[in-house]
Amino acid sequence: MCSEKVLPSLSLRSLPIAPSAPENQLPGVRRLARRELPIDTEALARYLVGKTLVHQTPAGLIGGRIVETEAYVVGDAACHAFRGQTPRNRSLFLERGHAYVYFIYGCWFALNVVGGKAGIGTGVLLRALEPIFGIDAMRRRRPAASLRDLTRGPGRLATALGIDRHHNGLDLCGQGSLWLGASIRPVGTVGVSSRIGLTREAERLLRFYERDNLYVSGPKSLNR
DNA sequence: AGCCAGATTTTCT
DNA sequence: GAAAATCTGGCTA
Repeated sequence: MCSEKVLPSLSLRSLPIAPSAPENQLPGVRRLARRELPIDTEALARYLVGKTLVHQTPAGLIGGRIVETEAYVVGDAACHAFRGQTPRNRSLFLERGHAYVYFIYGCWFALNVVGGKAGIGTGVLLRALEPIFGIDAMRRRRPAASLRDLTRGPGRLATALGIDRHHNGLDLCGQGSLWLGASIRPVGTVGVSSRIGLTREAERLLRFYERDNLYVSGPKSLNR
């Protein structure tokens, strides 16, 4: 079922950050600067595990710890940029730290952090969060989901945070309403596996996750 | 707990 | 016209 159709009134948009934004009430969450992001996309995917994703919405601050990512790299047939630039994937060719949001399976949005230098076309899919901020607001967007399933999977993550095509191309390292934050707690062991849901280049080990974290998606066999 | 079918629409061939 | 970086509910391989 498409949550867009079920809950059209809950499709909230971003708002600009006010000077007294609630992020000031979260001293542990510092915005990441672009220079902190590894230029290599595989390194970026590993680096982002344990970092924070935050979205300031009219319903409040929503976000959590990134616990699962996948890298889509240069020369990778599974990467949306593999066959060159098109209207759909053009934001993948921005400088690293921007958002690439795409619509998939007729139902869902998925959020990527663009990797590499401008013009290259690589990214990191954010596959799962550990919910930390705004859990009530997430539940309102996904009323049928258990806490564990609120943000476990790329489509669920985007829905729970209110991310859609309006966020495509935004700078996640700027002063906007959607941003990457530093770790709020040390990251555990980072596991590596093949990526999920692919037909092409399915064997490459480009998925990264925090081991033993309850909020990681995928079959048990991939999460050892 | 695990597997399967159906939903739904954009995008490119 | 087919495939797609998925999710949900229902059924039991």
